[in-house]
Amino acid sequence: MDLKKLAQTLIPESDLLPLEKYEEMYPPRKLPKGAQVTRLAPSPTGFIHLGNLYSALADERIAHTTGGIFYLRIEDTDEKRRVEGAVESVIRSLKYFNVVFDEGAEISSPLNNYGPYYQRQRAKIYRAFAKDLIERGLAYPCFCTEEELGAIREEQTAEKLTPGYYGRFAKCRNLSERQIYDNLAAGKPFVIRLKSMGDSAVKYTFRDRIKGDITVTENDQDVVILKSDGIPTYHFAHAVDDHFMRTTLVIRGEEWLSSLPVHIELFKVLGFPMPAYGHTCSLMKVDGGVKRKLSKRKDPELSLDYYRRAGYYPKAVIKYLMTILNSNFEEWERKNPSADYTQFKFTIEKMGKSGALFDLDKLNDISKTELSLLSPDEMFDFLNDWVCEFGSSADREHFKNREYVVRILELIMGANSKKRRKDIERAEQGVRLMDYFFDDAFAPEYSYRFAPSTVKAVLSSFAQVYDPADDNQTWFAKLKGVAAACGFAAETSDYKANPSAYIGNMADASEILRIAVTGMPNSPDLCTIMGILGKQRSLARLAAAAEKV
RNA sequence: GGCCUUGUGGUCAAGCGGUUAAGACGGAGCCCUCUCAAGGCUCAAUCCCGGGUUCGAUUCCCGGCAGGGUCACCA
Repeated sequence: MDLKKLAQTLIPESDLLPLEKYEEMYPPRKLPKGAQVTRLAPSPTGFIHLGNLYSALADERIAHTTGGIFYLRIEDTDEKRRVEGAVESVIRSLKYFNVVFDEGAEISSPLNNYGPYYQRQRAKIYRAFAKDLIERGLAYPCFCTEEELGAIREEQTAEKLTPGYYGRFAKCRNLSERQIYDNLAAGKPFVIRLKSMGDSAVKYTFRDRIKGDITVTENDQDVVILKSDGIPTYHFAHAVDDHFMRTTLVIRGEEWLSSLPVHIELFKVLGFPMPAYGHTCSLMKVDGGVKRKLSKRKDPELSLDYYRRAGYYPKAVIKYLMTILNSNFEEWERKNPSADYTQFKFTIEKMGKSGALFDLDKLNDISKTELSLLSPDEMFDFLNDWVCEFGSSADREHFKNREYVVRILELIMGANSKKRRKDIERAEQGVRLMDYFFDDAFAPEYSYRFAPSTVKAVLSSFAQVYDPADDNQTWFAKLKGVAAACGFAAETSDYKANPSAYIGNMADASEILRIAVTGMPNSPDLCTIMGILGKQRSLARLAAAAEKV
């Protein structure tokens, strides 16, 4: 068979470059020793979730701690999946979490010498290499229809054989020259398949940088490398791109492990050296009592936008991810409390081998701690950003008074006391925590544990003695006086010694006042709250509460 | 189902032939305290099962079992 002619018929373009040209166009990168080139290669659906951030962070950390490059390549070979604005959305989402690219699609950088970074724009490169494989007898056209493929599959299932296009099932592999040209003349659509030389009985060990030594079986599948629209499949594009973009370390999900043999064979027939691989375990979640991997379709609540909307502090999300990515991160952090996470020596070898369950409690804890470290002014900026994007118009109105909000934050965060409070977990919840400081958002549902007459007595008596100029101790002493007059024990020891002699202790008396002022049984320091509200509004709330008892 | 892979408290996990089997989150309790938050202290809770190898296995080997992944002209 005249393979040269066949290749020319199948891939007739005249503007394909000679193969060596591509080596010249995309020379090996000049990087310091040990530098790793990693990449994120999403399909442009625009939807990225925590699991994507997780592996993107690993890529980014490894590239940037080794002095390498982290780039973005868009795998848009499947037209059906394309979503408008997806690429920008990916970049924006990741940037919010401080994961930034050095190079790639829609990234303006002088480093963009290995593009184009959209696979559809690289069609000629793939086709040039596919053509070469056909000429060398390592690839061939296949005219099988979906139905024929289905029939093969059924037969294989019935005989309990490995499904797929291989060996005696690879009908088109042995088509005569005549049959091929007849099919072509008849206008039958075709794909290009790899003519696999592998033997599925052969097994060997492959070193994965995360999983360690794994057993792989030689590929014997005649996989499709060029689809009927002339665009490559993932497998073929992966080999060509990661070679010419000079990727040194491919970090990808473990769902790719099973197609690794295909990739190994592809690199071999193309004559490309293989990059190192690290297959990450997926983030899991429990769903209906079953553990399963995070999915785009089923878990919209794990979308990165969800976390932005809920107002999670980006650094907290990153730190949480760091703790599961490299479990020694937390320990390192405790030893270096003032160091930034970027100073941590991230190592791929430390990455876990089994999938971690997503732990919201842990994220919340880290988030609270991170947030408690901010100054009230920084906290204001963080909350304000959230309010501007996701808050109500009332929230935005409240946040126009920066000075007032910062005073509230000083209290809520405990900025002026020796111990920081950790009340704010994320922006959305933090903003709601401050509602009672604004009259238009203050909608209390009073619920007291004491008789109306007692409540009224405490409230009105305290209103008479309240002076905003009092310091905390004086304020509390006055409350004690009022409480004692109403039948409460002014001293806890007295109450404990003889509980039946009193209607309650100071905690109970304070609660009456607290509910009246904040609408809630729990709050930070009441004296300060009243100070922030001011005398007039404080007294108005006491009066309103006494009224409604 | 075949193939690959994983299996230490509820969760994330150190440890990798001899340990009182770290730590963190969560849970329980105590202290502090005007409540809450924070903080301090204490407690409960783990080596999937069965065989080997060995003086000795959580650690090594084999077999089960359980979980996960994958078997497309999707990535």
